[in-house]
Amino acid sequence: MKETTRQKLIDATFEAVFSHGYQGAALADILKNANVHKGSMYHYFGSKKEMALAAIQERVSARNLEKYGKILELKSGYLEEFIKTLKDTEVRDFRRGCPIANLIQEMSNLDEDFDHTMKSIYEEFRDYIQRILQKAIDVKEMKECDTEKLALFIVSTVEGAILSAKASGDVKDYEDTVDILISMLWQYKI
Amino acid sequence: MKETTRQKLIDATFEAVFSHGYQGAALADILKNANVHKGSMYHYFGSKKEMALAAIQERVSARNLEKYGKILELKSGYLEEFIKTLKDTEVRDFRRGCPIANLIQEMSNLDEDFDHTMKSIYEEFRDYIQRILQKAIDVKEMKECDTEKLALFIVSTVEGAILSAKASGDVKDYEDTVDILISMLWQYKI
DNA sequence: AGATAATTTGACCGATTAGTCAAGAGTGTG
DNA sequence: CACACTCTTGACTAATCGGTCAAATTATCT
Repeated sequence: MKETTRQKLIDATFEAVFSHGYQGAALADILKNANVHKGSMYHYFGSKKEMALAAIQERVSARNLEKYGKILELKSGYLEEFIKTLKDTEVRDFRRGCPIANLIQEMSNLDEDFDHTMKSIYEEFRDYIQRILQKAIDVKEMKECDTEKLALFIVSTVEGAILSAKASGDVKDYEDTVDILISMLWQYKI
Repeated sequence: MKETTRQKLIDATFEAVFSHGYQGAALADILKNANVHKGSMYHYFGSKKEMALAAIQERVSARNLEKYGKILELKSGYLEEFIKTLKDTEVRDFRRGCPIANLIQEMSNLDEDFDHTMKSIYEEFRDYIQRILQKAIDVKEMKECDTEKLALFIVSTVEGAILSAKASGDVKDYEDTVDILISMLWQYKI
């Protein structure tokens, strides 16, 4: 039962921050949703910020591992599998956008701790993709290329695609953007 | 002198919202920076929201017109000139990111008025680029293509590139991303 | 069981939030 | 000069913010 309270807080915090941003996420609201009292929360976390950073860190890392870690464990078909995840719109919430991008936009220029945390998360994301590309090259499924720059380009475009879909309210904008990106990636296919 | 107070408010509001987000922008702070008293502000605007929307609307439209409107007035060299603006990192503030993207991320899923306003601004941005591409095609500087989708792709990638640079704190990430985008655009060059 | 530690409860705090309002100053017109 | 209108001043409000804390409860260990 010890982990339950903390986990309820982590989950409620992630949801609130994802929906309203860090500054817009009210502590009272998080506590109400988590069904945890204020003093209890301050037993587990030193501050709202500390809790929010933990929530983002833990939730995103878990998801990245689940999503991209699995691809890295494959023996072949890296590129196809990666492209499949790009096309998968089911797991995304285009109304709220990307939790990482949202927080970078909101907090990176305001708070050093957020800046540092989000930087490392964004790097992790980029690194996963670079390693997938390198694997594809290693097994001769893909032409040699500058994987670092290509990974950066992919991350940028995907984040931009999510933004476009959020702006227009139309998932098709994500799909159209990603389709062009994919057709570009196909040129590297062997 | 009548316009001065309003304009001081618009400018201070834009700066504050660009720096701290809409929710994070304190009215007291804006008023202090604009050197305007609270009651005076409520003479010009009905609310903080109304003022913020006006600030974004007016400032961004003015900038878009200055930046892309000029290109549309050219007789030739549309693509080259557009690519030149993509490469121009001087006018951008990578620490704060893109004011439009920031507000979309923060507010589109929270407030209908913001959603509506930001949607129309984002569309305006996209439309400028599409018209530039179409001009380039009209004067045979560029191959025929789906300008609507290409414009979407460009906007997405550029916004993503700005985000990447903000995340890493390194302008080079913007440059590298845009370089790949440009090399892609060059394939359309005649 | 009894002592000790971990956890929960909820009232309370000062600071800050956007917004209100009545009174006064400034300006232009008859 | 006087009336009317626009604009400015700054004190005030009610609500909400994140954070504190001491007492009560529950769990753990000897």
